[in-house]
Amino acid sequence: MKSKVLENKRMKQEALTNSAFNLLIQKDIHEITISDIAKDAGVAKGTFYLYFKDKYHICDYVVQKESEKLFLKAHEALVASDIENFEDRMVFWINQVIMQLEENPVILRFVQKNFTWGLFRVKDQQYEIIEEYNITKEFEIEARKKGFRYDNPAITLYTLIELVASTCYGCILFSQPMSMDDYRPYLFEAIYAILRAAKREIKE
Amino acid sequence: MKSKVLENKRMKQEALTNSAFNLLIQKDIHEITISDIAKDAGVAKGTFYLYFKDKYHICDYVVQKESEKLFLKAHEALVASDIENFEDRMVFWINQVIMQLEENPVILRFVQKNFTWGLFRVKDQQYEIIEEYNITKEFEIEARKKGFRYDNPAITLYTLIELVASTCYGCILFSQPMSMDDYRPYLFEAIYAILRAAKREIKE
Amino acid sequence: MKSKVLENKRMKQEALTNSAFNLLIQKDIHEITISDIAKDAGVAKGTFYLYFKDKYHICDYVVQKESEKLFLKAHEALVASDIENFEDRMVFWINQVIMQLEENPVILRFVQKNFTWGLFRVKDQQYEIIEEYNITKEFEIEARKKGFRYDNPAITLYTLIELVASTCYGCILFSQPMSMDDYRPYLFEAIYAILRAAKREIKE
Amino acid sequence: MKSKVLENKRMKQEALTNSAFNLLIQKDIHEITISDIAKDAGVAKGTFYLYFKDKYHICDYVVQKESEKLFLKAHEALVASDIENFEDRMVFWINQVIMQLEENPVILRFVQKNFTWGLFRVKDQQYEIIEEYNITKEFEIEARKKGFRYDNPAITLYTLIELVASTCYGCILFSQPMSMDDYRPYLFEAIYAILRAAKREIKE
DNA sequence: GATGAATGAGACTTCATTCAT
DNA sequence: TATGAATGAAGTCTCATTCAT
Repeated sequence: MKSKVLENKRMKQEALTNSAFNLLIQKDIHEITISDIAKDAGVAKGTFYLYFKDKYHICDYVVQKESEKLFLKAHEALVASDIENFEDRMVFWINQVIMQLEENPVILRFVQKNFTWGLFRVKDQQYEIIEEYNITKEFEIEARKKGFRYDNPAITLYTLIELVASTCYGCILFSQPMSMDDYRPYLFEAIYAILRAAKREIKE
Repeated sequence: MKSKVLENKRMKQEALTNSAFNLLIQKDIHEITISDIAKDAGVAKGTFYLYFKDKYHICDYVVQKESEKLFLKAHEALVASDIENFEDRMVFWINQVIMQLEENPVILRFVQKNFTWGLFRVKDQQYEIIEEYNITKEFEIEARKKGFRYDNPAITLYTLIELVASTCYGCILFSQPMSMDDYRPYLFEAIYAILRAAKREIKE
Repeated sequence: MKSKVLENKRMKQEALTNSAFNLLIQKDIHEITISDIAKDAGVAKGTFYLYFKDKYHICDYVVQKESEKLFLKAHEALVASDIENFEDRMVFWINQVIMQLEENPVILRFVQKNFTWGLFRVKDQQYEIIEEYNITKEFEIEARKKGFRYDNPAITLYTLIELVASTCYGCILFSQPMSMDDYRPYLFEAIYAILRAAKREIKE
Repeated sequence: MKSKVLENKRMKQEALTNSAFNLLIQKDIHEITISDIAKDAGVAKGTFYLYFKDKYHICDYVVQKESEKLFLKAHEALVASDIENFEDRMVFWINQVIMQLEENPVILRFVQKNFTWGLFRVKDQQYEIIEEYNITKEFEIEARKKGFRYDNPAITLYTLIELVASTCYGCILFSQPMSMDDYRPYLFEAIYAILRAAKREIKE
């Protein structure tokens, strides 16, 4: 039957992806060989090429998947929460992200600059926010209720994510220039400030 | 005479450093070989090893030097300016950094996460701001004059730099998710917001 | 079928081994490169590393194999002979070894100090004579028949082999300080003397 | 004055020789670089070439010198001793050599096959015993006194030296196949046997 | 589809030797 | 004479990629 073959293929691919993830957690992509990945996945070297063009291909794939997973979890936590105030919701959401990074700091090691990739999606050569866990919708809704609007919420979100990812990298991974716990209050203060600054009164 | 030899040595080292810089501008360190650097510098491969342990060594050196140069230039521009308001001064300074990065976007390629290294210096296993072009002093002075103080200016500076470096990376290098010109107003708005949020009234 | 692949692998390994042997015959291991061996074997450089860790590995392998071959041949000749007297048997056996070395003096070049390795085998960090062509058994049997015993025959054998190998090296390879033919009578005289001295009467 | 310059040259050469010796004690010649030798001797690399053609040149020189020293010492000890019996004298002398090798086993590491070079000297493409510490003279004298003669004493000496050097190499350096202390009685027994076998009655 | 042996380009590195000072 | 910076040939070894089975 066909489905058995397809299932087998899917499993091979997943095994390769998992192996790539595990290895990326331990070392830089340039220290990882295709041999390593294949061996860890329990398949032959040649098999790798049936699924991925090269190691950069599989790594991009892994990064994308892991970031998405992370943002999805944060989104779910937000949905489950009953925080009312929008700015608090946003900070709660960001904190979910930070907490996941703290728990699993290894993601930071290879997500690096590409962190926002998990939140945005390339379409027509332009980034576009992934709808499923789009927090920017809340900007609009929240704003409207209170007689405000947010000026370009996607950009504000981008600003926040870059700030968080960038500072987490040093604070969580290396405690440099300070630990995440030490830095968190300052980070949150900055986030609140950015959010407030993006608010515009609706002129009528 | 000895000086001729020494002069020659200095020139070789400089040639190597320049070549490394030029190559790092064009491609990732992992695509650069020591052969490339040596050839570009017009010296024999073996000569490279008289000056640097390996390519990571020379790259660290280059990154450190270039970042310092960049911050120094920004500092000099600030000194030469006659902007009065502190927040405007800070934004002017940051803009100087951004402009240099725009002019020479290649720095971003290899400075990456280590950008702040040019501004901070490791001492006793702790980062410490380099005095020569320390803008945080201004926080204190400005604040005092106006009956304010800034809560931990070094941390605020860190926040700002990370935000700038992180967003510039995508906007300048890849125009992703938008061009620097498009993003700049939003960035500055965020910067002003962060600065203002860090202000504290002095209680008497 | 698998066997074709395996057969091919065996052939590659043999080709490498033969090439290493042929080259070791001509020059010192330090003048031989892995490139040389691979080229001579008609395989790619990388293939070498599929079979051997480095050139010392393949050389050890060759030395071990060649010494074993040599002693095996000597043993077979002894078995085929009908010499009665034990001391004559021993000398016959040694002469077989010498004759092989004369025919193929190149073995001496790289067997050097490690000649006895072909006769002894490391077990539990101790040398132990290889059973298949163990001539020391004859010491015991011969002795018993005549009312004698040999004091520690393995050590006597060791003494003899070292003497033979050591002197053959100069006499055969360089005719220094004299040719093997000139030296042989003296060598045999010494061998007989050593054998006789190791004899002990069994006290009753 | 000239002598000062000459003295200086001699010192440089000696420094180089000593360094080569010290290094050869620690590692194989192929692991030693001319840089190592020059640095250890406290001279510039280029200076090395003013005194020796290459590292093999200096090593041959060192080996020759050290072996000669060793045999000279053994000879002096023999002269100072009052042992009467010739065979005992010979064994005493050999033991002197062994003892020196035990004390300074490193000599064995690089003397290897070339040990007898210290005892013999090439002349007209033939080895010839070095007169100064020629123990073979004693063969003749001793023999004559007792109504014997030794059949070609130089060859017997050669046999003995090769046997000793060869077995010491394994026993002293690696305690393989046994320690020198364990082996010594067997070695001496063999030596006595060889000596006795070389004795010939003078027929009249 | 899956395999893994084979490839060989090319990276890194060392070091004997030269030569300007 | 003495130096040591510079050289570059030559060696070791890795690894992405191919391809016969």
